Amino acid sequence: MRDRRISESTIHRLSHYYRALTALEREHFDTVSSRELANREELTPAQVRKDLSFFGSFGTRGLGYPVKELKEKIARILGIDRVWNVALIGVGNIGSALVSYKEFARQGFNIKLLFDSDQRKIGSNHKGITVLGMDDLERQLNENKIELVILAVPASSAQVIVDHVVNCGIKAILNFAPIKLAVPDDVFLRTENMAMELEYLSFSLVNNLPRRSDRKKT
Amino acid sequence: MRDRRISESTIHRLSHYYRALTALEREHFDTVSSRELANREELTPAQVRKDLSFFGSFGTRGLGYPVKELKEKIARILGIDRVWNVALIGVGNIGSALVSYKEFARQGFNIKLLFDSDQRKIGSNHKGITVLGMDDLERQLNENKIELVILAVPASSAQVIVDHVVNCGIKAILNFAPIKLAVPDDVFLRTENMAMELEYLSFSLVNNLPRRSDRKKT
DNA sequence: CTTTTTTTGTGAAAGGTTTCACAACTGGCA
DNA sequence: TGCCAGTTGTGAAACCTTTCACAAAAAAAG
Repeated sequence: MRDRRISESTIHRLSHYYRALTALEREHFDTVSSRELANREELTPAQVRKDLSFFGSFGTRGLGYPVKELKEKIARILGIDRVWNVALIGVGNIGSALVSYKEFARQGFNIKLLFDSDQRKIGSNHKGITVLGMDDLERQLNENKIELVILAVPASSAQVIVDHVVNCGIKAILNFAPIKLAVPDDVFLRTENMAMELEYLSFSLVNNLPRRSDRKKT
Repeated sequence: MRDRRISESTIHRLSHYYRALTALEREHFDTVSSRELANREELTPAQVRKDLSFFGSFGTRGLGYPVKELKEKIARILGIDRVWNVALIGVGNIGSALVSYKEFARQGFNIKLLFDSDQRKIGSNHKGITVLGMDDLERQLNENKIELVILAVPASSAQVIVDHVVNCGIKAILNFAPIKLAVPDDVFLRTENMAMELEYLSFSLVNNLPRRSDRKKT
């Protein structure tokens, strides 16, 4: 209806609402007010209402929002009302931790394939998935209809590998290598830099910032 | 540093500048212009100059910024010109990956202590550090002058543990449990939620968001 | 059925961040 | 020396996000 752009912060807050709604559902709430939702995620009621109103008005005045429907609606908006086929490249320390990260599976991210360039790792098993070699990459990504790639390789090889991945037509990549990767304009890339979060805390301690933030922007 | 508030985004960009400057130093650049710095991190020259001007003016008109000095200055601002004593609680999948994460050590985050509540893990060795039991927590954090805690425990036990940590006087916590933790106002808390990043990618794919600003004319 | 209470949805105001545009300064060169 | 090219530093403008405040709607109470 409108072509107002939805901000990154709004999308991240949807993830928070989804989490809160999951808890509310477990606690057998039928409806929830913007105030309650805001309290649970440390936001303001006005913000909750503004965010949700971007996608239509599914609350009831005087009552609040229906927990189950709202949760489903947000799942649909976020695209997690379905299963995504994910490949994970790099079965080192971080890579093998991510294979076992239950939160991914819980939200429909199904890690189907594992890759590594290390001959000693190829053929080994992680959570029932056999690690494949990088020469199989292109064919396997296509055959298994992979839509999303998680990159957990060393910074030094990340760009080369991401080029391959992009070549296979993958349009979404979550990168854990602490490096700025170049990808075409039509590929979605997010880089998770854990050292940067520690740097933020370090800055906060040193400068004794008068506030605390548990939320991220960019 | 007057009482102008520095935004979270600015601080994160400082981390990016730091990374770019590290590369520039390796490439033997003496000076760098805001334009070059901006290109390397996909920002605008104006933004680079605005960010840096928050902390004083250390560029030279007509020349640019001195690479080495600027890098040192940013390190000082971020508080990474020193070593931080870090404790890591939870030596499961993510925890053990983080112990070996070289980027932490490289930026002065020294993981000194490991904790776990699992009897089978207590006493075991990770990268030369012996895993301690949780009953030792309070004493050990104090004795080892720990300033920063990384939490990599299951969501179900995270709040109880964070309460202990806060009790020990720790003022900065990096949390990997996918849950909203309550801490006093004077404690800095950051929560790293990897599933949320995948959700953002999922949203982008489903809604085919226009990403990446097309910059720039001239 | 009428009144009171609750809570949404949303324009408008406030607040914050990024970009623009240009004066001011520097180094190099003739 | 004077001039040109390059680049910073920074108010002002443009843009974006959050908060405010209240009418409208629905439920609950009497």
